[in-house]
Amino acid sequence: MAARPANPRMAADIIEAAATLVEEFGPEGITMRMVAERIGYSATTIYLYFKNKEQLLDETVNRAYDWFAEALERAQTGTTAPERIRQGAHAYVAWGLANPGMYRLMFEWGYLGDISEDAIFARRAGWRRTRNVLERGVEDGAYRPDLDSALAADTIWVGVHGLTSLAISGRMFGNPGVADPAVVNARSHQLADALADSWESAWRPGLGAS
Amino acid sequence: MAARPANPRMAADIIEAAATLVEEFGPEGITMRMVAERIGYSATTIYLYFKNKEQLLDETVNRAYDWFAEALERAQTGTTAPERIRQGAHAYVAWGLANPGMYRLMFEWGYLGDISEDAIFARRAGWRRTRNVLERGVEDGAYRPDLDSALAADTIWVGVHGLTSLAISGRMFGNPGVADPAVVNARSHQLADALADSWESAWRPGLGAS
DNA sequence: TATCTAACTTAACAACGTTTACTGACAGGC
DNA sequence: GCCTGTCAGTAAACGTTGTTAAGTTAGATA
Repeated sequence: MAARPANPRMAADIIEAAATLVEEFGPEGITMRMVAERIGYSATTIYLYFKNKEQLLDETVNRAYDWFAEALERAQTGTTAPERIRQGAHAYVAWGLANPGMYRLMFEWGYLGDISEDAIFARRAGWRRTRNVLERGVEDGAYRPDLDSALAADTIWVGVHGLTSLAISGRMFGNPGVADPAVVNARSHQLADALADSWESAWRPGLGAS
Repeated sequence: MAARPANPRMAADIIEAAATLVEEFGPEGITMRMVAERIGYSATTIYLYFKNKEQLLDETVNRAYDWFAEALERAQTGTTAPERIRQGAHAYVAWGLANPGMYRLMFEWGYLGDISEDAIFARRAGWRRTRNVLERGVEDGAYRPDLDSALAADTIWVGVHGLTSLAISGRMFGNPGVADPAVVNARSHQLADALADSWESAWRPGLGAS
């Protein structure tokens, strides 16, 4: 019935369909047949472009990491380190709340497959940026000179991930399920500020170590 | 082949089997047939005691919440509020790292089903205890008098959950997969202390609001 | 002894990820 | 202008999943 490169961007289209469906039905709701139907092919066709479902989702996640990193970069327009840290934290949570299905696939979905070293490196781009911002903050005197930038970057990541993860899961606001998005958003914003406050207090210069 | 209450504790046994298998194979690895085989019955028997897989896992999670709450309670032996907060944070992370499969099922597995109000209340026992400790800390002068205990309890939860979640996922230590448990443990401990430090700095009295 | 019922199983369903075997349509060589 | 190979895609099937429907069997009751 078919022949010759009907669509040279086939792999990209499959990934795009997968990304859309992950967002619509969550990581647990996506099936190969659904992805196939969305691009107008049969399920077996996907296997011509991807080894299996795991690899398809891995590559979908890789692309999502790029979007995510771009969103974080765009948000950090401030001139001081504490300003940029705050902007990054807010942008992180905002992206997660806007893309909960993809966020869960990226950060909570089982253990990692055999992804490449390059992919690992790419996925840590945000962390490296955070660390750089922190080091510039130390140089500028905004943070304590003895601040461990790797530990601090991990602390920030832990905080924003915890907030995003709990907000998405709907477990944080007293009631199960996803509460009113406006409430979730307001509370998440408040919490992100509380986290930023506590970091700044702990890392302010002149207070002595730890 | 069988007849009359062969086992009056059937439901409890099924839950126990499910809990063991969740820990061994993770939330995504457990199947009804596996649970059935473990208790020596056929898969359909489970449906005599539970409506479906979701309800079985819900009740399994309910029991796990009790264990979890007990572990947190046992750990908080200190006399001052900051001490108890620190102990609670460490116990939280330690429990998650010791029971990663169950932890993921409890806090990251899809959205919540239609669990009862009682179950919701029970699942928030740890949060309430944290809030009480914080309020006692305010009364004792260990924390700022204007500390918002609900916000602070959420902040703590967000921190320890983020740490536990990322540590379990194996995404935090540069390499994918679950790294050397000793490394994960040491880094998690260090991070838990960093979190506690930042909270205490931000909530110390006499520094002015936020 | 006959009947009822609780407790459990076997067989089957649709849907899942995945594999195998197939079907066309085009390209190049003769 | 035809043969042949290969590429792109599909249909059918496999084993496994959660779940349901239809038995089956052992003990209690009449």
